[in-house]
Amino acid sequence: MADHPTLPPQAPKRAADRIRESARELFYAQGIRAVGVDQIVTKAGVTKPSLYRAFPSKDALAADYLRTYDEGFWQRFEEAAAEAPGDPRGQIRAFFARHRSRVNNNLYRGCALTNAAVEYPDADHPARKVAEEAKTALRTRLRQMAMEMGARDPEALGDGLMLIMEGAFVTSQLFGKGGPAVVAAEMADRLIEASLKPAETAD
Amino acid sequence: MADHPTLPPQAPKRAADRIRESARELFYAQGIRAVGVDQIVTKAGVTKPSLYRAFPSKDALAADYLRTYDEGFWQRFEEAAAEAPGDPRGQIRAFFARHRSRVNNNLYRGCALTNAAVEYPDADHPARKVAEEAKTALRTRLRQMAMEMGARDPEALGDGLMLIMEGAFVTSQLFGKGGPAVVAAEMADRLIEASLKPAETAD
DNA sequence: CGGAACATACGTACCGGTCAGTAACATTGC
DNA sequence: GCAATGTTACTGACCGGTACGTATGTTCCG
Repeated sequence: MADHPTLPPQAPKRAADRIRESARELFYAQGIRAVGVDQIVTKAGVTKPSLYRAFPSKDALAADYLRTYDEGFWQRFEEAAAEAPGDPRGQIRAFFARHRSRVNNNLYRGCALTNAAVEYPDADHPARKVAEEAKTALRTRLRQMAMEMGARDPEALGDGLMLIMEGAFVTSQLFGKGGPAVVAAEMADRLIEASLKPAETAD
Repeated sequence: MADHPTLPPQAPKRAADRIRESARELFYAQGIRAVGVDQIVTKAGVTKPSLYRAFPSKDALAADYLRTYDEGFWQRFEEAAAEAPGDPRGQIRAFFARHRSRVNNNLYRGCALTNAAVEYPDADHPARKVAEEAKTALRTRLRQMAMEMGARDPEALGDGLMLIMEGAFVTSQLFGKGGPAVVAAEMADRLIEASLKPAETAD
């Protein structure tokens, strides 16, 4: 009885967290523009002033949502990478394999960051800024992995993998389970194979 | 003097056409959801009832816009294909080369069909239906081209090319000129090379 | 020829609803 | 008491969509 939990197991959840969670689900499922703030607060079981006490604007909430999404993306990315430590080629395969499972679990609606960039073409929009930064980081990472693979032209291969990846995100949301992304892992691997330095070379 | 022009050279342009044109520019530049009907009619120099006499709803106008866009896409596609008659591999290269030029000419905002599918996840939306049909047709075409190339697994290669293509569309709108799509032609060609049947094979 | 009768094509003015965002105040729980 | 939250009501702008009036022919009849 002497326990006074600083973090009670039945977390009473702050309004801000409930809002974040509702916003995440709604934004991802329907898109940011399609979701109104009233919808968010209703789903969260809070009221509008609570939203605007925690976030300065809907745009800021959207940006926050995307930052959280980006963290989740990298978590999934690293989990896949952990399947093949020190083997970037295997890590790419693992990532696409996992992506394929995600698509099968329905509710998949592509990459929230890519989607946000489509919804907000204006470069000044907070949501777009988050998306652009995240995609630049991804590009850098893929190029770095291509380098570790021993590619002849690591930047080109990294970009090629990015094309396949973004293509997998967007086509999965267009076609659902049986879309072109089912071959993403195989195609990426084939592209990698064709882009490596020859094992040994004269001169 | 005896000419009575059924099509006067100074075409007085119907309201519907002016609306279509304005809608096309605005929808493409800003996205469909972001553009209001008032904005469209103002730019077109007409009034709202004119819009609703020519189109039953904004959604229908959006669907019309996408159908027109799709026609333009196939026109560009066939133009590229005409650069390498009977050589599907060269046609793919030509398409990506032309796409690269398009991106350089600024104002590029990706594929309107893909963007619409992102904006309207609901399968029942008229705009999304157009997008899905168009993308299914594209997939079929790419698989068919892969077959003509003599791919080991034409469906897989076709889908792989589709991943690269959609990746090129969406990353070009994210990164602009210097994005990953600059290597799309090269990567596609490399993937094709790695996917062909061996020239001759025993057993 | 003159002129109703009609269709076409367009504008003025407005609808109810929803958008993001806020002000002022009451309530709850530590 | 103090911080977080809820309650209620509101704003001005914008949303997609429409009822209704008007200008300009074109047609057909006398």
